[in-house]
Amino acid sequence: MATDRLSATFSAIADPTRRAILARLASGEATVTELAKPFDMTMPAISKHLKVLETAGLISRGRDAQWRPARLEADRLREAAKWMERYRVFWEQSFDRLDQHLRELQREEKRHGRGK
Amino acid sequence: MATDRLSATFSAIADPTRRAILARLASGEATVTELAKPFDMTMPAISKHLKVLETAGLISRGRDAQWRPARLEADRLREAAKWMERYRVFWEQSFDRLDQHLRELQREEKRHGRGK
DNA sequence: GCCTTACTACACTACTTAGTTATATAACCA
DNA sequence: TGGTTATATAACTAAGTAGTGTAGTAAGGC
Repeated sequence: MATDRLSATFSAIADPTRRAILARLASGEATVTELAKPFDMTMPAISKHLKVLETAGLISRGRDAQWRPARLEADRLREAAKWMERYRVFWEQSFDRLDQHLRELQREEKRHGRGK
Repeated sequence: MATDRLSATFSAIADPTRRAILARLASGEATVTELAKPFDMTMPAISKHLKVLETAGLISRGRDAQWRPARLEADRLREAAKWMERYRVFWEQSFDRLDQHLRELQREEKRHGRGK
């Protein structure tokens, strides 16, 4: 595992199971059993995924009798989003180009009329 | 490698070398040799990283004589950023809480005066 | 045609990862 | 105490990843 925080964050959310777990936690705390339910996977597998998320700082764990509820921790996601922000200008640029391209097509359409 | 696009994107940017490559490409096209320069790594290693980025759709490659310039493609980053947006409310929430906490501390300070 | 430059593919190694089953711990419940 | 529920750990396997060195391809310069 890479040692820097950004790498840990991105590699944690690079797994669809873990992203689904985070999505579930977005609507509140959940126990391991609850989190495991939607998946065709054994409990230890889920336990491991939670460990990865916890190590990456994306969740924290509580203790309530024999339950160990997991809670979303958004701070590392904020850092990751901040990294991505630097590239926003590039994808908005592409949108502008696409937009412009579509406008041009429309203009052409108009110029040529429906005579095709 | 996971098969879905989001996983491919996140796992591609989960590596510091690859993130550095993207950062370099943000200031324009570059050849493999140029991209390799800052790293203590052989050319094949860089070539592989570029392959990963290309497969993930984060860059595209051109051809200029014996050079294969790489160019940033931001669309998958946009998708990834869109996924993260769902969690924005959580990290802003934490900020609000911190903010509120600090306000409360200030109020306390005022109430007690500088008699500490 | 031959050398050089730029890059890629191949074969290999060391390490990591995602899952499994089986076992252990921990807390409640009677 | 002994049983049940919830979760974690250990040991293992299969597959993926990041790097290496070596060799191959592709294009321009002479």
